[in-house]
Amino acid sequence: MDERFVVDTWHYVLGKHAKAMCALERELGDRHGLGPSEFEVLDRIVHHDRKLRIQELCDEVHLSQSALSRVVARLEKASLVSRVVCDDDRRGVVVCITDEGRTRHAEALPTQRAVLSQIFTDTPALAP
Amino acid sequence: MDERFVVDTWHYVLGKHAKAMCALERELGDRHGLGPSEFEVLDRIVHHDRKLRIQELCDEVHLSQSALSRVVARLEKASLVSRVVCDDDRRGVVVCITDEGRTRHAEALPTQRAVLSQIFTDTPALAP
DNA sequence: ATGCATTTAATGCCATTGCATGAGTTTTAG
DNA sequence: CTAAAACTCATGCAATGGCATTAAATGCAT
Repeated sequence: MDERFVVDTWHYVLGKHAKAMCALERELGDRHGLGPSEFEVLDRIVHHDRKLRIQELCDEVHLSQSALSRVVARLEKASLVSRVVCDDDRRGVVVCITDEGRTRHAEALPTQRAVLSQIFTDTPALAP
Repeated sequence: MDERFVVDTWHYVLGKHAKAMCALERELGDRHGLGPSEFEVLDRIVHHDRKLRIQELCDEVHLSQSALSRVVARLEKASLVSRVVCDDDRRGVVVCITDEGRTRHAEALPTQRAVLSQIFTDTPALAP
C-alpha cells in the first residue's frame, strides 16, 4: 500500500525505541539500579497488583521466555521479587513482588515517566 | 503533560519494535542470510548511492560506533561491502558496497517491505 | 617544528537476549 | 492405570550490543 508511510513509521519506531531505551538504561540504571526489562517486569506486577505466573508476564513483556526467566532471577537475587512454585500447577512459578520491590518501583516510576515524556511529548507523531 | 498518551505511545513503540525486529530477523535471516543491522547498513548505503564513512553511517543507524564497526566487519567478510582507508583523512574508513552487496540488498528489500507492511498497515495508529 | 589534545575506528570485555534443550509436572489417550 | 504427548520454567550456548580502551592520524598551540 502506502510504502512511504510504512517505512517512515518504521523509522519513527526505530528512532524512538533506540532513544528511549538508551535513556532508560542510563537513568534507571544510574538512579535506581534497574535495567529497562527489570523495571518493566516490576511495573507489570504492580499494575496488576497481584502475583503473576511467569507465563502471564511473558505475554505482557516483550521478552522471550528464557530472557524473562533470567530477569526474574536477577530481580529475585536483588530481593525485589520472590519466586514460589505454583500450588495448583507445580510446573508453574508465581512471581510475588516484595515490599522492597514496591518501593524500588515507586522510586523508579517518576524517572521512567520523565524520560518518556521528554522523548514523546512536543514531538509530531511522525517526527522528521 | 498527558501521561497516558506518553505511556500508550511507548507501549505502541515497544510492541511494534519487538514484532518487527523479530520478524525481520527471521525473514531476512532465513531468506537472505542478513541480520536487521546488516540490512540496515546496506540499505543506507544504497539509499545514499555513494561511499559512506563509518561515522556517517553511525549517524543514520541506531547502533553504537563499536557495534557498527562489527556489522561492517561482518558485511566485509561476506563480501557485501569493502572497507577502504579514507584518502583525505587516513583515520577514517569509507565503506563501499560491492556488486554482490547491491544484489543481496535488492533481493532482500521486498522481504523487508513485506514484513513492515504486514506490521504497520491495517493497524490503528495506537493498536490495542 | 614539536608536543598535546582530539578525532576516528577497532578491540577486549561483559551483559543481555533468543534458540534449542532439559527436567519436572500435568494432561490425554487407550 | 499406564504411556505418550504437552506444558512450564530453567539453563547451555552462541550471537549481538554497549562501554571503556587502544592505536593511529590529525589539528592546534606554542
